[in-house]
Amino acid sequence: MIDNENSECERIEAEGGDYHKFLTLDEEKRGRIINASMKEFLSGYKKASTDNIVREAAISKGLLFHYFGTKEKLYDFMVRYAVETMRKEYIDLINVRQRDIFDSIWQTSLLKRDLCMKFPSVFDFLTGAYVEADHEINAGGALKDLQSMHANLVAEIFAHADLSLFRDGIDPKAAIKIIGLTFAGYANAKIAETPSGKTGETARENYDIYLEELKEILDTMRACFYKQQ
Amino acid sequence: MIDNENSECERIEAEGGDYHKFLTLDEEKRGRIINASMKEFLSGYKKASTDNIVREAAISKGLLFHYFGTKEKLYDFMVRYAVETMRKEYIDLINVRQRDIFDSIWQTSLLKRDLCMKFPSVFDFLTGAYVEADHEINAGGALKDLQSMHANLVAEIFAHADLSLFRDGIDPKAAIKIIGLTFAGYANAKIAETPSGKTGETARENYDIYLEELKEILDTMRACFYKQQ
Amino acid sequence: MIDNENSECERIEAEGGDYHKFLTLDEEKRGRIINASMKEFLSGYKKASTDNIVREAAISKGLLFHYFGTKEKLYDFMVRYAVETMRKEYIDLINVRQRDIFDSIWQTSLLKRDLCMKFPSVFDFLTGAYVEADHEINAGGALKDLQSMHANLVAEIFAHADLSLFRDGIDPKAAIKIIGLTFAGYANAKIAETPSGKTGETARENYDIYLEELKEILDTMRACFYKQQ
Amino acid sequence: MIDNENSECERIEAEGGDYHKFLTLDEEKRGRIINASMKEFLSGYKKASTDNIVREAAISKGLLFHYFGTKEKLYDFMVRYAVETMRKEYIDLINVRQRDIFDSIWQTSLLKRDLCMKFPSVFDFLTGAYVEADHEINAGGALKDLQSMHANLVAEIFAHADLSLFRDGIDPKAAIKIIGLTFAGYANAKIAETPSGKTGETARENYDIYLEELKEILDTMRACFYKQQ
DNA sequence: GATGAATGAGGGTTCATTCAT
DNA sequence: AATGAATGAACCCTCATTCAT
Repeated sequence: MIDNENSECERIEAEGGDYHKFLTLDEEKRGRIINASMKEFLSGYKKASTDNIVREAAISKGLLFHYFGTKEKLYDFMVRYAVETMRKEYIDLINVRQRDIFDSIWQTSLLKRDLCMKFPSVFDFLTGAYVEADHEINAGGALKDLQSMHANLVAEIFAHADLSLFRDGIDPKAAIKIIGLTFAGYANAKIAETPSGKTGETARENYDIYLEELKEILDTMRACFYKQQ
Repeated sequence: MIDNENSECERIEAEGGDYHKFLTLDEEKRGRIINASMKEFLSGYKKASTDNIVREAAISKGLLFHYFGTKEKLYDFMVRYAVETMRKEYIDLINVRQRDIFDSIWQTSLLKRDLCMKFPSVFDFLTGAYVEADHEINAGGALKDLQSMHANLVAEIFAHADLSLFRDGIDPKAAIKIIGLTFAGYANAKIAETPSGKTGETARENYDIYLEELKEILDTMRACFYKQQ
Repeated sequence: MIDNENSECERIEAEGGDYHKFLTLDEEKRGRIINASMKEFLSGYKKASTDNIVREAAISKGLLFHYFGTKEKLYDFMVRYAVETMRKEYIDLINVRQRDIFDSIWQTSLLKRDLCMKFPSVFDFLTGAYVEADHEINAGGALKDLQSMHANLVAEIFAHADLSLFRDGIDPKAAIKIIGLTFAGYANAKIAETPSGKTGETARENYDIYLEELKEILDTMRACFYKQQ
Repeated sequence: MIDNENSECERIEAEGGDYHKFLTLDEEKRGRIINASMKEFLSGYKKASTDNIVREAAISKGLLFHYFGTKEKLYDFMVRYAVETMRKEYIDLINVRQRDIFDSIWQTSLLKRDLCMKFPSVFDFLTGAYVEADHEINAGGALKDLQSMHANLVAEIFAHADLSLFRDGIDPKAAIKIIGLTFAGYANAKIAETPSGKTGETARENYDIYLEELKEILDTMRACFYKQQ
């Protein structure tokens, strides 16, 4: 992991934008700018004000544009950065080789909780980016990359699933589809009802309540779809 | 149903805003303003321009503000109007007294298709309103009302469901929860992948493909959750 | 001359820009905006500040852009306006049917003096527009129109000239070319040495000194090129 | 001519600016900065960007301001430098002791062609400096110096002219004035119609066409003003 | 000397909102 | 009721200039 940071730069730069100046900045200031930008963009691309960002990050207006050129490129960078964080801190950590897909779901949920605790704004920001109404803004392929990474992940988990666990008389492929939809629905419901921005202990508690609820659902589904032992 | 129109006014006015002037407008002009506003707000609250709205509706700038006071109240009205349309054209038409919840789901899907065909922008607009990043804008409780109407609807459907149809060894309440999540997830997935704005025959065909897919899922679930006949 | 004003609108609008809103403005405010703009653009397109223009014209920033859309279109309008003024107040007034081209030159010089006295900024502004370094700005063909109007004028004057006045042994066509160049050079020299912005009596005096000098040159040239009577 | 370079420094420094640091720079880098600046200032003082200059010259932003202090002083230096080049490469080379002023004009035209071929940007830059709309910028007296050098030159040429060549009945002083104006007008017309920036063979050809045209005019004028041989 | 990150006033432009008519 | 000219604060962005290294 020596070149951890460098490899991140490469990935973020890969597809076009030139964020070199910014990426070689000292970490503290870079962090301030990233946090300020993510926070401001939570309210939508159009409504976000670069004035607010520079005020929050305590830098001059000119500097922000020295690094990013335009508001749009700043947003583009933030999306790439968030996607890259998701990959390193979530996607890459998942063990896809488990026989019980409910175990897989449980594990990913724990990792997702850890991610949200560690980088709360990253997750909220990406959620916002997905629904960003200003479609011209989503140009950069980073979001699509994340979606396909996620799709691959799901496919791999399902590929490693032990289908013999499923109850006789149930088509495992159909069942898996349903299971996928169920947890997608669950995640959406949770995102919709969660007031973002909670941090610290409160967030942790919220999350653990959610995980308890999830555990029950998983158990129920095991009962529905799996053979009785 | 003589007072159809008046009752609508009452509901829309109920919670605060004073849209009396607008609601007593002649229907043709009112329709022009509503359509223009919905269309423009599809691109997001902030990005929507009152200039575009008045141009599309062929009214003067002053008149729009004469009716609604501020852009925010205009948006608020549009949300209420769309919610009210959903209620009248969708929620109220659902027959909750069916024994098989998969039949209920099927029926609601057909009604939803009809709604989308009849008022395409209403549905797209509401979808946008849900994810509107500008949380200060969602103040009006209309969206919450719609959510609770929807929750009540689901509760009623489930209350009328014949639990004896469920397979032994499955907790029907847990199963119902899962079923709800599954179709929520399915709906979300479809919304995400549907390019809005399609109208006419194409839209109809898209919808029918979707319904066919849904039918398969329903059948699979019946196999999973219900007793073999 | 009843439709004097309307025909002006048509000409200025003809080639593209939509300046209708501005042209139907009451004359007093329109004049303020035109004067302020011309004055500010004297220092060059790039250096001119719309802030200064609106301050000088005593209107709001928004109103200027309500009328003209962009700074570039404002400049374009001013060029058209100045060209149109030149046409109406100078080109159209010249009597091209004179036998002695030195009389023609004298007459045009008198008319030019009157123009400069009446619209001092118009002339200075156009001079600046000719040399405007920012070539992308000169897009509108108005300046070219003026040049070709001027060229036509010169051609007509020369066409009506009585060539039999020229001394034997001089090619009248070559002589006419030289005469044209001489007065072009003279005009340029005068423009270069004149501090613009002078108004009132001083300007008048400057002009009359210039005319006296011109008269001498004309007499000399008559002696050079014409037969002795 | 050993102190060629030093004397140049003195002249450029004479009237105020302190360009010592820059003038003692190694020639290669100095050349890069001069060329980059001239090129950029061709588009006008205001539009020229110091960013472009340092990029083209491959030096840092700080260094440019280390040498020149402000953009305005940089421009001032460039004017002085261009004027000095004109003097050394044009004014000083002219032989004023010729009897036929048309020969003098011909000779200066040849020299001017050589200058333009050798330092194309110097000539274009000075032309631009003359018409620079931003009058505050022309403060430095260098341009005036050039003008007076030119005036002296013309005076000397005319002083050496053999007035007995002129036709009887023509006042030679008046004729000379006219001749001066004619070629001033001709030069201006040519500058206006020449698209600058042409280099190499094309420029050479353009020039030679121009010289041919000039020769004809000279012959005509000889016929007009001189005695028949 | 040499660098380029950093500054911030100023630039052109937008747009919800007001108001005289 | 109906108009649309008028407003001005806020927006994104530029760029000559400074300064710590």
